[in-house]
Amino acid sequence: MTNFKNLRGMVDLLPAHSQGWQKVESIALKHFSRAGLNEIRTPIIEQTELFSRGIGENTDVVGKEMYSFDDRGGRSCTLRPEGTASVARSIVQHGLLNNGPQRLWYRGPMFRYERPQAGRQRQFHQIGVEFVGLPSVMSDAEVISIAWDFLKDVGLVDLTLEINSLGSNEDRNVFKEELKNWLNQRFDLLDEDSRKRINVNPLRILDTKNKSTKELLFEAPSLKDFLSNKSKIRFDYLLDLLDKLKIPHKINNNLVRGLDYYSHTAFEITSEHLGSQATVCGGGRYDGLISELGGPRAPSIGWAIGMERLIILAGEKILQSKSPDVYVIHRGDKAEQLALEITCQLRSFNLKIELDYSGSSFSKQFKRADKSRARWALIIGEDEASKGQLLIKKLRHKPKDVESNEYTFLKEDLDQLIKKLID
RNA sequence: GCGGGCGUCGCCAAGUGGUUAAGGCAGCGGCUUGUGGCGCCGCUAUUCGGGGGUUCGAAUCCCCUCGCUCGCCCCA
Repeated sequence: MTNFKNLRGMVDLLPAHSQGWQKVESIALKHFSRAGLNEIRTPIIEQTELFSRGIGENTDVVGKEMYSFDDRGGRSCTLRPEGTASVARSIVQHGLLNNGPQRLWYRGPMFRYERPQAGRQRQFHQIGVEFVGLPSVMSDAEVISIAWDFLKDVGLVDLTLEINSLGSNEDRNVFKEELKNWLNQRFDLLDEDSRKRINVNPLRILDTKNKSTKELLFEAPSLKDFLSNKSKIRFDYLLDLLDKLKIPHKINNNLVRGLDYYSHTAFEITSEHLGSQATVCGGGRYDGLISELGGPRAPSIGWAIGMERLIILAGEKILQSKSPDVYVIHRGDKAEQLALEITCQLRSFNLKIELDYSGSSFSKQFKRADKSRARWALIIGEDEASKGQLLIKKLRHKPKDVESNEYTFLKEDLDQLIKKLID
């Protein structure tokens, strides 16, 4: 086999699916624009250190999933594994916060070197929102509601919003020490993975899928008992606001998420219809990231939605492409010129026109017209061409109306023809 | 990185050692030189992911390899 193939985990978006993506993206744009967000586009390659510093040296994403390489100048570069770090970098670099808080959205490909499986690819696409420089609890609620409303509008059902508070950095550090102690006392009861994590990233152990460790953890100290009063009040208020917005939510005290920069609010929107990769949207608050990258103190919150997973959930319906309004059938040299001319004219009226190129018999062309699911056929043969006439025929009509579904117009009376096509 | 399943035409798919590798969909052509949605007829894989081996003979057995897929870890 000498033919070329796409790299593992890299997926072509084929014509049969592209209109579905466009549909979803246009719904997203509608939601973003009415929420007053502006788009930001950043490069898909950054210097490696941006991600290792921003996302966290000990995270799985940085530790084993990055597409990194040295460029010809010997600089270590990385294909972005997520969007937030790049957006934060750009905001700091261009001093955008001097113009006040930033409400932004982005979309594009992300890269993670993992074994592909259902709902997971090496190149995948995220569409995301970042509210930067807004400490208010209201912004948490607003940001979540944008995601929720968007997903609902796309037609998704059976979604669950899981939410947790990680507290402030101080809360969490106290808790981490306490948890480490507790875990170390039960070291030989832990599974291998969790043992490795104790010192590196003890919080992630809370999220373990290992059964016996999970049972053990029922007795473990809980992060929520270490939240300061301030953090608790903040979280409770957020839950209140979500109630007011009628967004159902489930508190999940073990929801930690894999990126280091989160504090206070962490959330995921999941679906039971996705197989084992259940998260369609993940996000949270990152109050320290901007300053960590050299910017001002700018508490922020955002989320990212996985487009591929979203499309899976939206299902077949959204992938169906729009059928043409008119399928143009023609035969003969003179007819061909008129057909092209009329096709272009009709398109200027925003009608979707498909022009037959086969030059085969009328019978064949009609068959193709039918297959295209067009509402109308426009027929130009030798007769029409010489008389300057246009014949249209309504397709997909009940047989009893056969005699009444053809109409002839002079090519000068295009506006009458269009009127007929539209009604 | 670690487990399980699978690889026959663009898609679905029969075939499990014996001369020509079913069938369906899609495509192309015809029945029908100007009228579709139905029907009928014809055409479309020297070849079974690739390489090696066993055998008189392999898509069918063995070995290696590549790929896909599902799951674990983790995430969108």
